[in-house]
Amino acid sequence: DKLFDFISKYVSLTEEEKNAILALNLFRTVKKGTTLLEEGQKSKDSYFVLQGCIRTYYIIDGEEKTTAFYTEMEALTPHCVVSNTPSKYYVSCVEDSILAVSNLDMEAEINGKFPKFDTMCRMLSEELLAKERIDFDEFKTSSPEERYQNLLQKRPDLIQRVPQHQLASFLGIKPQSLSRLRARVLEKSKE
Amino acid sequence: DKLFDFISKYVSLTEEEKNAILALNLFRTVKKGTTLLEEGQKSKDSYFVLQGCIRTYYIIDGEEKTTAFYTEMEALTPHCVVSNTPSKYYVSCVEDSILAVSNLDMEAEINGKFPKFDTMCRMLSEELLAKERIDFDEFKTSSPEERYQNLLQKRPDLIQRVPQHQLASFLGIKPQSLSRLRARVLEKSKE
DNA sequence: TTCATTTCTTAACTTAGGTGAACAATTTTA
DNA sequence: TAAAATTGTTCACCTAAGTTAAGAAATGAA
Repeated sequence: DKLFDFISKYVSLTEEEKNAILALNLFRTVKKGTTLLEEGQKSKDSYFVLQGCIRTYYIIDGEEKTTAFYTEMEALTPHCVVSNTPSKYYVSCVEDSILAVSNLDMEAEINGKFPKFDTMCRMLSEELLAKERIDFDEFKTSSPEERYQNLLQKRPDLIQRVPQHQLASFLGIKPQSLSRLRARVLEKSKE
Repeated sequence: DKLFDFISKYVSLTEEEKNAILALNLFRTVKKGTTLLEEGQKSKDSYFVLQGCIRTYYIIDGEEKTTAFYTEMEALTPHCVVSNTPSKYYVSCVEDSILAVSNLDMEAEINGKFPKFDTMCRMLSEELLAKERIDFDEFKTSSPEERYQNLLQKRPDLIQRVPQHQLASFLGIKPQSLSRLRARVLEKSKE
């Protein structure tokens, strides 16, 4: 199972531990467009994407601003779960998806029983934090066009599977600018 | 001591545990301008700022691009420590500083002896990750001027203690643009 | 104190993203 | 299938950041 493949990168589990996880009944299938978390809500749920794609977005001056996508083998623990404050953003499904949804209380229980999980979660979030900082750095040090070219290299799938206007705000620009930028890039590649 | 104040936000330590930490002899005073980590290096050191300020920067096309500052009570575990790959960026001291410098091997030893530290590090990095994502989102969804105004609100000290050209790349723009932007903002506030 | 270096500002010009609007294409819904 | 809503593109104009260059101010070293 994909979840265990992922976990095995960090710690090795005994059968007992695997069964404890399966007993939690984490798996959910969710339809495209489903809102998993709304602004203002205080949820305790974290998401691990087994298949499909979810995104985080804000509504600023009535406009949706998509800031992140999570696809296969990626995890999202919303800020509100960690800080126990109302969420600043929405989380919703970009595609029909299969998710492992874990609850903070569940996690606390499992972590209490199996200290190994604390270790795994520590390693995972340290790694994700370091990676997030690098991604942020790359964003800061490049232009919208460079960001787009980067995305073409690193996550070409995203450009296909996600609506352009969501991609635009993900790249920090407006949909019209992304259209223009794409036309410009295409023109250059013809030469 | 400041370090223990910080730790106590996450877990409570026994005297034994505190002594184990003190025995590690973590504290370093470092002069302004000191380079703590160079591009290409494979370090295992993490930094916790007790006093002063450190920054991460890249050299891209011969130009320094500062992407982050860490001040009092903030922690930096460089990417290379987590991934065991050569560092993509430099870390250096913006001011004379007092740091707690911990080594990955040390951490592993302490974490083995006191599982509580795993829990603490997990909580800390989960919190930092969630916060980093929010910061990144804010960056994406705002203009350079809005970012500057935001910084004025949230970290007014930084604007004072850090060179303008480092602040500029931190805000994702060129030093000249920051100068102009500041003049514009000042002009507006006069009206 | 002086010289050199680094840092900051200003200005003129270029470039590319933002804005508002119109329209086409696609998808959803009735 | 038709109507409505969403999504994507193009255009003209506006605005602000990038670029290049010059000079002033502050800092550091000899």
